[in-house]
Order: sequence, then structure tokens, then C-alpha cells
Amino acid sequence: MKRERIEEIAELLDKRGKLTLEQLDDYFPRVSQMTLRRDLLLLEQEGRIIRVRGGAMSVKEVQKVSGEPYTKKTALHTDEKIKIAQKAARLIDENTSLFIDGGTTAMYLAKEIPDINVHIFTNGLAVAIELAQKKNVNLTILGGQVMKDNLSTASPVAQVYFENTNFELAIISASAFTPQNGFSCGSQVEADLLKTTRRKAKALYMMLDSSKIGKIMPYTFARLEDIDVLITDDNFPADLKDMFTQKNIVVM
Amino acid sequence: MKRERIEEIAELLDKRGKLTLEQLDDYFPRVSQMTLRRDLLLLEQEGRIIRVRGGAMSVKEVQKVSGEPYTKKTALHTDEKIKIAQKAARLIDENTSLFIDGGTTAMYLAKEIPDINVHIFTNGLAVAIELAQKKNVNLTILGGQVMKDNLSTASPVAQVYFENTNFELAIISASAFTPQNGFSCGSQVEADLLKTTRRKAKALYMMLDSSKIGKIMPYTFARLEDIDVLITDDNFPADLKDMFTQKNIVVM
DNA sequence: CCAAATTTTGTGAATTTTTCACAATTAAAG
DNA sequence: CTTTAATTGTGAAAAATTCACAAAATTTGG
Repeated sequence: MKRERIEEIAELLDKRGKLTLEQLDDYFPRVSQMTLRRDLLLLEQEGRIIRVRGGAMSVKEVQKVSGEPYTKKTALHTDEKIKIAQKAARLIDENTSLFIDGGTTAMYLAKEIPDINVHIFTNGLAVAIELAQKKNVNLTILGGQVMKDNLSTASPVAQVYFENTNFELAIISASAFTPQNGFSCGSQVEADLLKTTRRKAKALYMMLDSSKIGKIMPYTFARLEDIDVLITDDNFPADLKDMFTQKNIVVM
Repeated sequence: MKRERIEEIAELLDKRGKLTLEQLDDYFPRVSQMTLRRDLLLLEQEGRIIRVRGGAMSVKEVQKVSGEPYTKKTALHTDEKIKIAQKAARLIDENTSLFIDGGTTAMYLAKEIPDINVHIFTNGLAVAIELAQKKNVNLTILGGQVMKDNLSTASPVAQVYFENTNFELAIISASAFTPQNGFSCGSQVEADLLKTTRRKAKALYMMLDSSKIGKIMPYTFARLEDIDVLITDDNFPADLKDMFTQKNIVVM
């Protein structure tokens, strides 16, 4: 009981990297903060976490890479993204092959994916690192020039390689969405890649947190009706939801 | 003055691993605790330290403690590898393009490379993550199936893509070396990749720490005379060194 | 099955650490 | 030599952490 909780905390911390005591309290409403504190103390003594003011952070997380620009971006809308990622993870079946993009939401998805036998293609460096830790996941990363801002790769040449791969499902995310302009992102090559994704996958699942709604980025890579499932958070506007469901797109 | 102090704090912290504010106060009696706090905050934002209750700890220190399969391997012969990496880093000129492999020594090399204008190709995920942090380094990662044990990619298909790239210099490392069997590694596809490297690069620099000498791995990818420069540590046997220099190979 | 012993947990006060706001000082620029 | 900006110091306010002890839960032994 105690040990179970502690292990759960450790796991959670490995996934999220860092948690405040308040966040932990939300996850474990049945015990007091003091108990959680004591658990953290124990985990610290085991060398698995580091207690910091306000909460704790995972040692594994620190070991990965230090203060890169990427982690900064990670902080925004974290909770929504994790929830979306959890929903998406549940949609992945064993013994299938799928594509995941390189965005931040995708990275959370990578964390949530269970260690099952699947073949995953990705153009995200951070996603790849995360998935490489799962023994049963067969992983292929798309090569190409690395974009420093989001640690994902894209290049026309890599497209050729991409053309020769097969997968059933693609789970991608967009930087912006409006009904008129569809799903868009900030780079031409990325848009091309995602367009190819749309062509090659039997089904296209889109992860979109509601903060992206109403925004427009330069390159549209999919329209509203191009997707099969939309995975979003609770703040998704009802009228928009209707627009999707009317086109037989599942919104969840 | 301010920056100097901050650097000094960072250095101290890297050495000692962890320091309380009181200890820091002893080291810097001329400034107030508040100033030290502000310095620590700055260092934390730079991602170099982690502030904990009572003081701060060095990120490097945390990173040392191993846990993962990959990180475990990293821990072995660390000092030699870092020295070799430092030597290799000095050989890289601005405005050139080069290939770096995906091994552990290569990862240390990535850390040591200054933030200069170069184009780097690599098949190492960890190497890529490290290099992605340098603003001026143009980075391309070779795609392919990811090998979980060493976080590097290799696949016949990626080879095709590789063929279309150009670089002047390749800095690679081997898992094993004997004069008879040359430089060898543990995987067929990796050997193929490194062979291609040998063909495409104008010059081939080999990083080899002395612990690899006398070992044999299944796949040879280069012979003694194939390389141009051998970068090794101080324990490299003198007789072997002669063998290389007699073939006009620089040993350093 | 019950009671004693042990472990785990919760609570509020005490302590410590950290933050905050503003003044004082120092360094830099014109 | 002013003026401006940056850095630093101070004490109070806020927050987080620890502490001590009682309550609750779990385990143990009869």
C-alpha cells in the first residue's frame, strides 16, 4: 500500500519530469501532503528523485539532457497535452505500425505508450529518445535536417525514404486550426511530411489542444474533413465539435 | 564581476556536487545570501544546476549517477573517452561538413564541439540531441531503425539517403581493434554504414580508447591503413603506435 | 478473534527557507 | 560629472518544510 503509492509516484515523476506537491496531491487525494512528503523523502534516499522547493523532479529526467530550449516549450499547457496524449495512447493496438509526429504533444504520447509490440515511425528526436526506452517497441526515426526549435526532422530527401514505409495509423498534431484554414504548421517541409502521412495512413488521428484553435500558421497540411479522429481536451468548443461530428469524425 | 562569481559558483558546484547556501556564503563572504540566491536562480535558468531546499546541486553530478542501459555503458572509461573527445574536437574546422558516428565516445565529442558554423551528419540519437543545442551547428540525422542498446540508427534504406550527402571529414569510433582484424563493430548494418563513411569522406579520423585494443567484434569495417588519424589515450601501446606511424597515420 | 505492538498517517505549530519590495550602492554611459 | 542602468543588501512577508505527537491502520502473537 505504501510501497505501491511510492512506486506510482516514482513512475509519475519519470513521466512528467517534475511535479509540485500540489499536483501530487491532486493525483493522490486520499493521503495528506505530509505522507507524500515522506514518500518523496524516501525516494530521494533511494536516489531516484531530487526534491526541490515545491515538489520533486525525476533523476532520469535530469540525466537526459540539461536545459535545452526544448524543455522550456514543454511547460506550456502541459496538463491538457498529457490528457490528450493519454487518450491517444489508448487507441494504439498491439502488433500494428503507426506514425507519430515530432511535436510536444507527441512526446507526451510517447511517454504514455505502453511497452507493447508495435512498430513506430517518427520524425521527432525527443519522441524517439522516449520510445527507445521501451523494449518491445520497434522504432524507426525519419532522417533529415534537425530543426532546433522543436527537435524534429524534416527534409525533402527523407520524404523519399518515407515513401517506402508503411503504417496503418498516423497520430499527428497541428500548431494551429481554424475551420476555414484547416490544420496548419510553421514549416513547409513539415507540412509536406504531414501531407504524405495523410496519404499513406489508413487512418489519421489528430491531437489538438484547444489553445491552438483560432490560430493560423503559414502552411496548411490537412483540412477538417481529412482526419478520422480528433483527440482534444475538455475546453474544445461545442459548436466546433458539431462541425466535426457532422462529417463523421469522432471527437474525443 | 557578477558573471565571474556565477561561473565560480558553477565550477564549485560541479566539483562538490552539492552545496548549501551557508557553505556558499562561506566561500563568498563579500556578498549577501540574497545575491547568491539570485546567482543560483540564474544558473538554474541556464539549466546547469538544480536548486534544492537549502542550496543547490550540479546537474552534471546528477547526470553521473547511472540508471539506464545506455547511461550504464557511458560510465565506463569515461575519463579516457572525454580526453579523446577533446582532442578530436580541436580538429574540427569552421565551415566544414563532417560525419560523426553514434557511439558513446562520439557523444562526448558532441559535447566538446564548440558552437561554430559546421554541418554535421550523424546516426546517433544521443549525439543529435547534444548537437541540437548548439545554435550554429547545422545538423542532419540519418534515419533508420533505432538500435536500443546504443541509441544509434542504421538501416539499408538509410544508406541510400546517406549516399546523396557529402562531407569532408568523418570522425568515427570502433568497438574493437587488432592489427590483424582491423577496426570492427557488432552489427552488420552499422559496419556497412561506416564503410560508406570511409568511401565518402576525404579524411577518416578514428577515435579509439585503449580498452578496445585486442578485442575482436564480428564485423570489420576498416583496416589499419584505411584511416588518416588515430585519436587515442595515453595508455595506447608504443609498439602499436609505431605500426600506425609507419603507415603515415598520425597518432595523437 | 482479540489485544498488544508496530507501522503508517494526519494535524497544527514551530522552524527554516525563500521570495518580495524597495532602498542603497556600484558600475556604466553620455 | 551627471544621469542612467544594473547590481546588491535589508527586513518583512509568504511559502514550504520539518517536527512532535496523537490518531488510525496494519501486523503480530497468543
